[in-house]
Amino acid sequence: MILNVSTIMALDNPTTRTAVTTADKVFEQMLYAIVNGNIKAGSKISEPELAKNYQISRSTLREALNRLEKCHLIERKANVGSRVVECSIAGLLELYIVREALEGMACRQAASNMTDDEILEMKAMLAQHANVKALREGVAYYQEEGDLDFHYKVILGSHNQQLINILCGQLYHLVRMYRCQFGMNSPRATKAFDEHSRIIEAIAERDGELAEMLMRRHIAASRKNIENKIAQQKLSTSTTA
Amino acid sequence: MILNVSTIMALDNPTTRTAVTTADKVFEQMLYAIVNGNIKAGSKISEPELAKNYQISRSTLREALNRLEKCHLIERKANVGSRVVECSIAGLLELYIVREALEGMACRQAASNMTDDEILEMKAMLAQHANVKALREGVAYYQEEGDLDFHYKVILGSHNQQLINILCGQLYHLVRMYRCQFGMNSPRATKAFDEHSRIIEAIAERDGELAEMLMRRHIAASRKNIENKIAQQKLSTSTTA
DNA sequence: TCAAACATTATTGTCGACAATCTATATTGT
DNA sequence: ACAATATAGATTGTCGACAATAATGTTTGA
Repeated sequence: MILNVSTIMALDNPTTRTAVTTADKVFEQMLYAIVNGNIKAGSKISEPELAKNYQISRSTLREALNRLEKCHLIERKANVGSRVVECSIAGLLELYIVREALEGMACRQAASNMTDDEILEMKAMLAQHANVKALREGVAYYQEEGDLDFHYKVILGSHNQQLINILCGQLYHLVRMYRCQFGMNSPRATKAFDEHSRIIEAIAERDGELAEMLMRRHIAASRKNIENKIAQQKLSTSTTA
Repeated sequence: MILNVSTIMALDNPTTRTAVTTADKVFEQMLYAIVNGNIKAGSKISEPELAKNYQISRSTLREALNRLEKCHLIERKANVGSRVVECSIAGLLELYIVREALEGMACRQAASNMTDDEILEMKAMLAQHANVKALREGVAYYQEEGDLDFHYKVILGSHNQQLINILCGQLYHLVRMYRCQFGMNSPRATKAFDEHSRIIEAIAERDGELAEMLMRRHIAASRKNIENKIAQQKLSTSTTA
């Protein structure tokens, strides 16, 4: 399996220390497998079977399952077992609502708390994205990577440990899972780039109120884009049927 | 130990099923102990010692510790051990920032998604708080309970499972811990009551935008109140010293 | 006397086995 | 034939012991 930039980035952040224990390694492997759909969404998890597959004890596997549960990637019921979470449209929209609130606030905090160096770094990153974009116009792949990179930097820039933990430590794995499951290749690539630019501008000008508003609109636009897509799909299927 | 309304409420919500397994029970006991300060903040957790105290195996204890970690009440380092989280002023303010974002959004969603029955229920609850308030003017205790009740109802009213999980399942235990540790007996009791009334009004009128704004101001006011207190304390200590 | 390397101790991570609980099939009675 | 019960199977929760890692104290050398 080839690990692209985003998957590596998602793990190589301050909230995630490098895996030292075997439970950590198994956790990461299962994380990839679930996010990429190798372990299907909604499927039941058999502890004895998986323990055999990874050649570890059930105790160690359960330790890994506990971490997956912390990321909201699996759900456990007492005396029944674990299931991989389902990826429903409703769940996706709920996730966008949470992101709009949290990342909006993170953006406001970033405008206050980011160092000048961090802001310069973000500007450099954006310029690099612009180059990549010019090279591969229309190919959304790199833009997607860039999108995740961008959001990550903003969140870290908030310097709010609670925000960082919730967003980077837990929710973003779910976000990536949804992106893979629904195969979203951002048709908003060019628009998103412009929106990113304006957000960084607001942060650079230390205008927290504006920065929050722009970030919320940025995420809300993505959500509405999805809602429209869904509405169109429903429309087309109902007319063809 | 007497369990007051808020502690019971905090556990008896849709996100927390009744404890069936022994690990669940130990988790709840430790939860109370940490929140109430019986297990001191910042203290190291000895697995063998605690296992002996609760008369359970280390495996079971570790299961309980995993749940505590999910609530951000303890922190684990590989091959080192677990520590109860420290309650710093900075951490408290960070928590308020997160709450402002999430509960604000929950309030907006509640304005859209609450049923008419739920709204009536909230109004009834508020009326009851008004009675209690009249009976015990100046005694902040019941108002505090009412405050938690109120916020809980709003969050559940959002009908957003992600929001409910994060706020009710994880963050609120931390909130309660901070309240106990810093002994906050809400000097804003009467003000808070009026703010609650206006928020419910906005929800009843299905005005999500206003509801979010009011909730954010409500929480931000609490935060600033604390910031002022801290500032005064610093001032007084610096002048007396 | 101090610093560094070593040895010892204690704690955490991992393992395999047993007990308690749930699920599914088969049986029995109406 | 259908429903309810009972039984068999599998799965999860819990336990105690061992291995690996970190922290402590001791010894040795300069």
